[in-house]
Amino acid sequence: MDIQNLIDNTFKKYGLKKTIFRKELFKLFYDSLNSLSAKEISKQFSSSTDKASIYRALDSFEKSGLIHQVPDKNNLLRYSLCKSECKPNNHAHDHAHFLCSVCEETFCLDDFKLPSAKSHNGFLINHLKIIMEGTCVRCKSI
Amino acid sequence: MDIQNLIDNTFKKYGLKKTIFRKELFKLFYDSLNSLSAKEISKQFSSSTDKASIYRALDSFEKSGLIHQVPDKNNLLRYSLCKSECKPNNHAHDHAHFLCSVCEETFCLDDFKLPSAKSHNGFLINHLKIIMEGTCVRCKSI
DNA sequence: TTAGTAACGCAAATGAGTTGCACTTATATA
DNA sequence: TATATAAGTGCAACTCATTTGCGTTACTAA
Ligand SMILES: [Mn+2]
Ligand SMILES: [Mn+2]
Ligand SMILES: [Zn+2]
Ligand SMILES: [Zn+2]
Repeated sequence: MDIQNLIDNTFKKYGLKKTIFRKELFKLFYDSLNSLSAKEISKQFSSSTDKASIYRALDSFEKSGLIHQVPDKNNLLRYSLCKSECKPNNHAHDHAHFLCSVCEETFCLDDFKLPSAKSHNGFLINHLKIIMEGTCVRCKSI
Repeated sequence: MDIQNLIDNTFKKYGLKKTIFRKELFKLFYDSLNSLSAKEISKQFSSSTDKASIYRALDSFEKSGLIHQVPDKNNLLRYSLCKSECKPNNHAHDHAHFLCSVCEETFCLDDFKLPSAKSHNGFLINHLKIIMEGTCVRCKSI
């Protein structure tokens, strides 16, 4: 599915209007190898673009299954594009996330297998997250 | 090592003064099965205890290896007592954390084994965290 | 006992994220 | 193509966790 179809299909499906800002925002994620925070997004738009609009757009994108929250060094809200297996209101992520301590970026490691335990010592596990910290490929080879 | 020795040794080692508040705060963690946030701590003390003091105490306790940060549902700062394997400025945690979606508390699962991968697809892994979400033992049996 | 400094209390600041509201614009359909 | 509806926008004000500055207090070590 190419970017235009993805926007058309999903935006229509969820009653999201294809505004200039939201289309640009989606492209930002689409073209970005790593994740984005509200502040980083803000820098990519003119100063008249309000942070409230950014936060609201991120929120609806997430609910629509276009982007998913990823961990951030400083506990900020941070998002990455979802792969096709993600359904709206039902993100089907089973990948680990990697925080690079050099460039401070967050990467989705789409093929890192998560443990599949369903319970442990009486604790019932619904969902499991793995967050790794270290040096990313790019920074390693610099 | 009992609580008095632990306080004496560690506080002395790091030039931490044994003030009434800090001794009480440490006991709070010592007696607590689960984790504590600044707000929860605040409720346990008289209103004259300032939140700045709480945050500063938590910070030095963490630096001294007495407590460690644990994940929180709402991205708040939240801490748990460290077990003896923890060194100051060098927390040696190798356990998973569990967030109960019923009681919203965070638990340390000290014996949940973490994957030991040192690298993945060229990413060098220094440290790995596992955060699980579900229903805790206590809430399950209610 | 006393000097030195960690810790304290209070108040003000910071900064991410949220909310209310009036205005604008995309979309659907007549 | 005109119009109605509802989603999205911009702005300002707000919330709330955490931080910081500063003058005072109280441990600790000598
Ligand atoms: Mn991801
Ligand atoms: Mn723990
Ligand atoms: Zn990097
Ligand atoms: Zn529970």
